[in-house]
Amino acid sequence: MGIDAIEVEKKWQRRWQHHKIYEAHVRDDAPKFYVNVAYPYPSGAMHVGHGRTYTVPDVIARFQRMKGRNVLFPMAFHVTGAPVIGIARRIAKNDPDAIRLYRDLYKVPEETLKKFSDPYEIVSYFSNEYKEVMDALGYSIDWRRRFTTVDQHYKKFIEWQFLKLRERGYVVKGEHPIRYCPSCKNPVGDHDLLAGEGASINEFVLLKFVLEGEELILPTATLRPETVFGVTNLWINDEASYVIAKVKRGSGEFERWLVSEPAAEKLKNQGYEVEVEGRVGGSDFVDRQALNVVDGRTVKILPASFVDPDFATGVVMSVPAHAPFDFAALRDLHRQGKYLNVLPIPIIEIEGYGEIPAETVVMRMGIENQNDKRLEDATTELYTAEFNKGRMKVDAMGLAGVSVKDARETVKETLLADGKAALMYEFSERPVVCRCNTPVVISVLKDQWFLDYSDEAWKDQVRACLSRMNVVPPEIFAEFKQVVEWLREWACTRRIGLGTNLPWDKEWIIEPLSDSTIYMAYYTISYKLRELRPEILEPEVFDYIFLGASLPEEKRKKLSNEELRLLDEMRREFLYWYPYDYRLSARDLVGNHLTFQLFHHVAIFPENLWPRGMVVFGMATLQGRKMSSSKGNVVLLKDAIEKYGADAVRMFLIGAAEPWQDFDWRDELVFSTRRQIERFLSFANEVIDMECAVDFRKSLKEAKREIELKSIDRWLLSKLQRHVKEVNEALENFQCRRALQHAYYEIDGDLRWYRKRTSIEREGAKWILKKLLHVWVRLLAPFIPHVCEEVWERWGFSEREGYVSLAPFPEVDETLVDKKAEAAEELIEWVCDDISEILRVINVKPQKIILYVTPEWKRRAFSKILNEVKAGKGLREVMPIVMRAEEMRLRGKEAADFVRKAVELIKDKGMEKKDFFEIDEKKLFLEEKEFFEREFSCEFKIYEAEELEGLSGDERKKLDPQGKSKAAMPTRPAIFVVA
RNA sequence: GCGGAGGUUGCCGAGCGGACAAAGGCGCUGGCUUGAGGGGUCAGUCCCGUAGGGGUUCGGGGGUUCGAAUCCCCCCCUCCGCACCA
Repeated sequence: MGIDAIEVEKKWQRRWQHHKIYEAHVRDDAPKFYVNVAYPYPSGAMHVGHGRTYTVPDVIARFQRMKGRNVLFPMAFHVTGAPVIGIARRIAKNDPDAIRLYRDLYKVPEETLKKFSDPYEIVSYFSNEYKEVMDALGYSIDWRRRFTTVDQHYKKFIEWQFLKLRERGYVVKGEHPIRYCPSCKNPVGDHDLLAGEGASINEFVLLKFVLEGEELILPTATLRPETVFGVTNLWINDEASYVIAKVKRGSGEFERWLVSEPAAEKLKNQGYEVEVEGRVGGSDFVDRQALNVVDGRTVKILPASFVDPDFATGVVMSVPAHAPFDFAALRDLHRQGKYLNVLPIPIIEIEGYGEIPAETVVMRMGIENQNDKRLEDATTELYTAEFNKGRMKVDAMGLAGVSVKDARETVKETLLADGKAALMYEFSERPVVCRCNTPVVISVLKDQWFLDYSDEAWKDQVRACLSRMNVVPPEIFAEFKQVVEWLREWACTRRIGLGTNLPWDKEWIIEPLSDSTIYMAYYTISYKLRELRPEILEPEVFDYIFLGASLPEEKRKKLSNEELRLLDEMRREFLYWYPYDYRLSARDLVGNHLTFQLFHHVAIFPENLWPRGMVVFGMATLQGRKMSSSKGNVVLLKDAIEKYGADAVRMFLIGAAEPWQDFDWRDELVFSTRRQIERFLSFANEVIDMECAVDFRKSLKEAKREIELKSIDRWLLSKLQRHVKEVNEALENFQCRRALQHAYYEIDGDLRWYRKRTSIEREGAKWILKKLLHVWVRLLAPFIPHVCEEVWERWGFSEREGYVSLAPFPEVDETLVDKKAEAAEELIEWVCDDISEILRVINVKPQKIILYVTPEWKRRAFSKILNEVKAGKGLREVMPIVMRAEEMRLRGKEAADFVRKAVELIKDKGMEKKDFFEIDEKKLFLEEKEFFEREFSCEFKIYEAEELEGLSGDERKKLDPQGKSKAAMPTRPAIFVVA
């Protein structure tokens, strides 16, 4: 094929398209099969990692189609979201990285690139490229259903979806802290960061201590509000500057707060109204008293250098019994002889940490003072330990004996409700810097809309749905369950990005993961929906199509008969295809998309339309390194196709690993895959050109009357049936690699053995090979459809029977299964192996090889032994049973040795686990004498051990000079090599 | 930290309680094939062995079992999620 490969592939793609064979129509004469895969975000070129994601469903779709199912395999493009806007902006600014990526790697023509300052141009260009590449790979997609997520019709559908969710009470309003770049005026995701990618946002509780004698609140920030009962003093950095500010939150009253300067700024970002009154020094407050509003005690404000004014509020409450930092700082003061009357107040009990846990940890670690770096570790250790195992020792709020975990929640909620506390957010680590080099802040979005995935009733439905689904691979099931438990409120609206506006609050755009949850339903109607004007697509229209609600009379009046007819058709089509059978997506989407879509399905559709199955993909690496477009470490699919041809790319992608496993793209392996395809093609051509008088479609029985068929012939067909069975089973379970292993490599291996064993010039062999090829080409069609169509055509089937892509997939033909032929073949193989090993060890060129077939008495004993072993008996039990026989006892030790060896042999070859066939070994070896002689290039003699027994010593010596015949076993002749 | 997956012979990667020195591929070695612009084919590729045998292996350590790469426990290491992002 070589150079012509691409042309051949193009030819078939054109023909498939011309005959529209992949367009899926509602049909009542065949069971439907609906497989779909997460649609791509076309912001760049397709690489081979994407290739696998879409090749797997294509192989499955092709297989199911050949199995006679009516298959729907659609595709669309996800263009909602913000990334493409950033890309457009960077290209507009001539950002060198962006230009390099798009011009040099993705090879976007200069003219087109100029238009890329418009994000729509980018997605439109790459959606077209995606389609071209998918076509070039021969995907059997019904392209009529293609859409993008910013089409007017689709937006109407999304509006409907959100109105439904809101009706069900799943869309709620709230506040949400996000990372925000003040310079870009945008929320920033992980990939937008220069530093601080691992930083998470921690929620601090601000406890409102009140400065004695003044209406001034000291908001101490803590992650551990439950320790407020153990406060002995407050800390303030006496060298830092603070501000006094009027602070207000929402509809509350203004309060006067003392916070560090940076903190005032942060509070502003986080939705507080802040009016700074004036600056003060931290030292101004040292030694003053503050009221703990929780327990009414008054504590002193002390100076501490570890207090970072740039972290949280810059005011800290001190719990020396449970906070290593506080303990160390207090100890520093004590060492100076100061504040000796301030002593730790333990309020949490925890085994193994003594009366004052912070002291225990600080002493054990040998921490020197409050600036000791190891205090971080000490804190982590103690916080974790107390959180997991600690119990409260205070009586207030009914906390006595309550776990720290629960107490924290209680205290926080109670104090927030009483107005004695407030919330503030801080990064878990710093610095966090935007790609534009500006420090990132935390911003609290008000009036943010959330999907309330924490709703228990909703979760219950998802759990129910999940428990009935086929999840591939099954191991991933646990992960899904976990995700359902984890999921909380999901902020489902954005300020920027492409997408659909929230129908009842147009300021917001629906977030891209949220608008991609039930579009699998949309595929079923997309091509018909397009015939309607978008403006008539009000919610009741979708209620009608998807939920079967009746159409309100006034709406009905506004529609033409044609439009009403279309609505009916869509309703019918939706019900025909839904629920979908399988959805495929990448593993990293388990934590969001794949689970979200379950939530949305159960929220909107009735139970009988809930998803039935999911398949989760592994990732792709390139020569062992993670594939990444931005790092240039990718192989573009279009390049790969050009280089190796679509079939080779497909076959490699499928054979490299099972779908859910990670796979590695390696050029040399793809190349060798191409050679394998060529080998298949030349074999096919060879077989097609063979002249055989007997029609290969005749049954074995019929054929036997006309041509001679050997055991090896029946063996080949029998093995083929096993592979057919494997392929069918594997593909039903998405084990594409296993399927290909049998569909190609195992059959190929059998053919090698077959060619070695027999001449294919024989009439019987030709018949057998034609019969095999007729199955083989169909078995391979889902994997390498182009080559298979080519073979099918060359053989003349295309004209008579149409495309191989639509031919019936091979099923097991039980009449061709011949276990005895398989057993005989196995025996021959063992003999060859044994001879080879002997030859290798003694390293001589053989003149003659003699095989001694086991004597009758061994054969009789062997089948008895085999039965006993099959019944689970061990040597100890078998021995007496077998030795009971007269002929055995007469032979004494020789017989006993034989029993022992036989048991070993049986276990060694696993004979007790399969059907065993007694084979007339002498007859078999005589038949195959020529083969042995050819194989080992020397003369072969075959004797039955019994023949020797009657002979005189001399004659016997002649035939068996070394007495090897004694070693003969059933299934294992003794061998003597004459050098 | 939490949760998930995994560590197999030079490499990739099967196997997941007996047929395992362990499929297949790649790489390497050798034979055959006049075969040339990443060639075809056969064989070998843990160690020892002049007779089909034996020895040591499947991240480390311990255990269960007649028997473990496969089951259990502990440890070490790697990868992937943890959200506002496709």
